[in-house]
Amino acid sequence: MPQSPSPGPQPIAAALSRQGGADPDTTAIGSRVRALREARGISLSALARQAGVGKATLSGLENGVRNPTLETLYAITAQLGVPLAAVLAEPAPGPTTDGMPAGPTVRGAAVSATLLEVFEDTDATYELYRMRVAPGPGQLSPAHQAGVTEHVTVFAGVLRAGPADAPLTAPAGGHLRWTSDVPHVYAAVGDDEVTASLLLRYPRSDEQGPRR
Amino acid sequence: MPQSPSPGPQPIAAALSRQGGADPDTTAIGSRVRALREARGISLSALARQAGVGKATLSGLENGVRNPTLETLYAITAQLGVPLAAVLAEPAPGPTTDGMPAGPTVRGAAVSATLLEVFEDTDATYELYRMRVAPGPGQLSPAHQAGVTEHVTVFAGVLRAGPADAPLTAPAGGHLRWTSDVPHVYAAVGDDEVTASLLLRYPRSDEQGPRR
DNA sequence: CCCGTACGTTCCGTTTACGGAACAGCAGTG
DNA sequence: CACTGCTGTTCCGTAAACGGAACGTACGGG
Repeated sequence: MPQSPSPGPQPIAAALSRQGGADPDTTAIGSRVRALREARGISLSALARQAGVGKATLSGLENGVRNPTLETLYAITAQLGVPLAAVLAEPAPGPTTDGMPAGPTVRGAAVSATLLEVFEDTDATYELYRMRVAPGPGQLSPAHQAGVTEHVTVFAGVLRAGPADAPLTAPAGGHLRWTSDVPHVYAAVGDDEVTASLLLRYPRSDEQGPRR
Repeated sequence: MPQSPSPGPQPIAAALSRQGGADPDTTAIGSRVRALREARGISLSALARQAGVGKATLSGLENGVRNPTLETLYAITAQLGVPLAAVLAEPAPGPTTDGMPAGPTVRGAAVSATLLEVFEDTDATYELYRMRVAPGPGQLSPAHQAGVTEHVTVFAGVLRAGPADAPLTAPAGGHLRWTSDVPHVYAAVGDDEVTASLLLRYPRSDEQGPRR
């Protein structure tokens, strides 16, 4: 997952899914832009010129003292060659962990989720599944090896899934992501079956530091 | 044009997400916001109030006559419960559909395929999208760089997709895979919209030369 | 009928993000 | 030692995004 190079004390995901409070964390965005720029060895002036924005604008943006316009931010990310979402702190789901009465996840009960493997990468870096979760008590999955990330994209129904002690909820269209090194659960919320896509991502054997 | 040291070989992501010199297409963003809002049955006034923005702001945003501030856009998407990227997601790649019946420009543009990026790996080894393909003539996507593999898992409808000269067909539940180094197409078979999951798998960057 | 309430759009004064220019700091060169 | 060229920041007038209020419209009840 995209860890921000910024000193951001807490996951932006959390900040983003919170709505009461407030800011889209412009300072973190600025830091990300600056990191991207410096990673390419481009000067602020040069980037500003290439992107067609003022140096003042870019400077202010990188320092988080401005609340950039979408147009401005796009011009810069486009010039950097990254999608807009890359600097927005690709967030977790909008839907949150709270709410949702903690349903009694009966384990060992009738298997209510069907997993269909559709592809396994030759590198074994990821596996793609198509998942169906029937209404009912839900299902518990044991911990995987460290470093494994699960991505679920919900297509129909409402899915409650994630770490057993803090599951997340996503409606159709939502996306959930967690590291699966702890026991985790899947359950359909409501009476409708859930269909979803499940991507398991394994760490590469040679994976450690960021490469340059 | 004074090129910077890097001609733009970086993030492979951008290839698909969008290029061109165009703008971030505020009208499309507005349409997406409006669609999300109407899907929830919330009125413009109500959403504006809940999100703490002016009705004028939201109205202007939905109609694409304003260039929203990040803060504003965040307040709205947060209230809608979707990540920022959900409304920024650029609809399908470049060369647009052939004669898609533009329709009488009702609000909510007529797009034939909607691609929603749900996650991008920091390694840029894969990108996960949620895809919707509307019935109609379909859509052509240009070739990507060599070594890119596309996986599509169909959840609803019947999808015809693959290399432009030899597309494949998959019903709901099916899975398609091809290397996307040639132009390829997406089209819904029949009258029903197709929903699917799209996984783009990129070769590891060390397979294709220096990153700068 | 007429009022109340809701809708979305438009008007308008205020706030603020914008780019150009001017600024200070640093490195290499004649 | 200026001089040039670059870095990133700050100043400032202008353009535009902002929220609140007023507008026109549509529906339902008294």
